[in-house]
Amino acid sequence: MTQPAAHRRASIADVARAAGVSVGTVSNVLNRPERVLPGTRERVEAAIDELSFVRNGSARQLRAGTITTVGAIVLDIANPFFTDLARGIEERLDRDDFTLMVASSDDDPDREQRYLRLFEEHGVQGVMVVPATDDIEHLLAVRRRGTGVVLLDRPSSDPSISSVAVDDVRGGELAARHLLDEGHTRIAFLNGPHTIRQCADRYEGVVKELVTAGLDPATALVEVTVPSLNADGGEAAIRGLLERGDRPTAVFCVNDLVALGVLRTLRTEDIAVPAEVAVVGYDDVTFAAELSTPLTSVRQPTHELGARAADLLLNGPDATAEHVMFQPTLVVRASSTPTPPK
Amino acid sequence: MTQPAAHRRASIADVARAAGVSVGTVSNVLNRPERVLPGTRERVEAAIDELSFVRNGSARQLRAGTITTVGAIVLDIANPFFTDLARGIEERLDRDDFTLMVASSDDDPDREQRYLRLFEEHGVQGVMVVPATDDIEHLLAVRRRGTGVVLLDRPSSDPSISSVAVDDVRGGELAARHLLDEGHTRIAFLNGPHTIRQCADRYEGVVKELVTAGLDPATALVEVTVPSLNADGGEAAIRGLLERGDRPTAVFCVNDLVALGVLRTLRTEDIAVPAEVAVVGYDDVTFAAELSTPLTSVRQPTHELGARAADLLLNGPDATAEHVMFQPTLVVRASSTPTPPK
DNA sequence: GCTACATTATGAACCGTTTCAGGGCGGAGG
DNA sequence: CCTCCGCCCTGAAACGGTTCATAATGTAGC
Repeated sequence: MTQPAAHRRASIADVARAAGVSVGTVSNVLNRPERVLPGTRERVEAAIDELSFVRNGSARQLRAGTITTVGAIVLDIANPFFTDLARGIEERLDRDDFTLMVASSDDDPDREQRYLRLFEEHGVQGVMVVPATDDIEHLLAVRRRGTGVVLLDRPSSDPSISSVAVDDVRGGELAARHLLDEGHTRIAFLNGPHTIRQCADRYEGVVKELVTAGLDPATALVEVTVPSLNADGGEAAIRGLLERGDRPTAVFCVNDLVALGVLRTLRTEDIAVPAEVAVVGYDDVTFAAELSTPLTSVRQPTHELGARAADLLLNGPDATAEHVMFQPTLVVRASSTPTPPK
Repeated sequence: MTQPAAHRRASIADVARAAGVSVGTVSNVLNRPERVLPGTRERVEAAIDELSFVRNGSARQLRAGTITTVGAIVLDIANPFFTDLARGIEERLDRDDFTLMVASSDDDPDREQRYLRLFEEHGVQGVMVVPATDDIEHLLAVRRRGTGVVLLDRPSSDPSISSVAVDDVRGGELAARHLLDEGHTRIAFLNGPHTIRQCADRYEGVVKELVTAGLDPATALVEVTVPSLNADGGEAAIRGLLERGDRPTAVFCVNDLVALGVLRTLRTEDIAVPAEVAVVGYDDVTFAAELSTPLTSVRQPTHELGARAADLLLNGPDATAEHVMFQPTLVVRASSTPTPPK
């Protein structure tokens, strides 16, 4: 076994030497085998095996310029909504033999930047981002430099950047409308920071609907910012609310994970749902219907969202930007009404 | 604005020209700013902004040889177990300023290979893999070529590859033991393909425990292979079982997503859980305790699993391989016993 | 004024591919 | 026998950074 020194990977030149051919020929075996005489090809292939040669992707890409990879940056990879989204993206990408790399920004603009840079420096075809802040200047910059950008789950405020979103104002309205219909006049909204557009929009929808119903948001609505957009965050928020003694009769949660934490806590505290407190979630994740109290939730076409985003990205950077907006629907279950539809 | 042609990104040479310095100086500004006179540095930085220059990661890496990124390949990114794992990895990685890229193999060995190659070609520091097959020859090859490899959620059959796993045989035993204790003598196991080691191990554990109890696995156990390891797969499998008319009194599911599908179906079919059919899941995902029938499940220390794996990988490729084995525990809830512990 | 040394900037070599103009050679056609 | 053509292969340029030996300049010490 004439392995090259353990610390250095074999290069195309090593292979060429071992096979007694030129580097150009090795490259041809790798990329256009039909142009190489079968005998030569076999010698080269033998050398490749012998040296366990692996192409250096960096060099390859440096020369070629581009790769068939796209990146996605989501807020929280542990949230089923975002992973469903990723699945939608992957499936579309597969059709064109593209690969997807997923990273999680954790609502942190710095992390978002870091991953964005990483993706851009490595020359991905494009990147899909659920932005952690309202400011998308940095994304515009990436776009200007020639990397495709699609905003995920968030309408674009800039015409040059494509976006695929669900109408979050409408989602807020649907939830609020439903709770008002059920007779609630004091609603808590366990929301994320307004720097996240989706949170701001849903809030806007809720307020809008309250006003339409003739209520004063200042008294009818209590907004609580959850420390983290997951079950533990939901638990912390609802506990804070209960301790303050001003228990609302309805809680609207910015996502189903938060709602899960709320349901868990209410059960521990022996507070009946929906009799004492009604709960509405957002995203309608897989398990929403199967919870101890089936959860009313705003459903988004998650899969289509991802697929459509991938579609736009693959259309190439020269295609005119498109802004796709899906509509959410409300799925009513037992957590918000004593008489759930069957 | 003297932008370079729209189709070509600015290179270090462009920046050098614009700033009236040499390429070496630009590189120094980028990497060792303290060695450059402030005045010069500012000129270079101005040129960088002006041309909106972004380093070419491929070129950088080609020269440097390595990057602070690690890859992870899991079976299903939509499964909370794997995303929790990813979170554990990320947190550990963050401490050393490494970044993580996640890809989903979908139980498909070809996809696993593809992503593995992608990661290797791009010179990641290492890669953590939940292998889709029992054969890990291809991983050994990667390891030999100098890229770190850690087996995730799966004990290593090779001493040279580190692994971090949970004792799946024991997990199977725990579940079976519990069901036997509850008086069941006819158990269905909705399992994944045995090519996935975890599935084979859990099966082994179940069989072992049945034998210990003096039962004949051939009659006491019905193994059903689910078409996909998620809720829909669980639904399909349980429906097949019900249609065949030989309803078992207990169902053990290879993961909680499958169990979710089973619970959903049983509820639709008005079959009482656990009275008519007991259900046990695996992974103890966040929502397991909050389901309409709280789910008994085998719990794994998911987070630690990921963190420990990252740990091993960061120890460098020269560290001797370690094989970490965690123990699972059984969390008993209402889905498997008429008298759940409170 | 001269040497010694520190500070800063230079430019060429190098990393490992892909690509492409061109060379050698054998066979077909005249 | 000569020319032309195709086929296979070669070798060098190019991609865009980093690094390093070296040059240029300024400063201190004697």
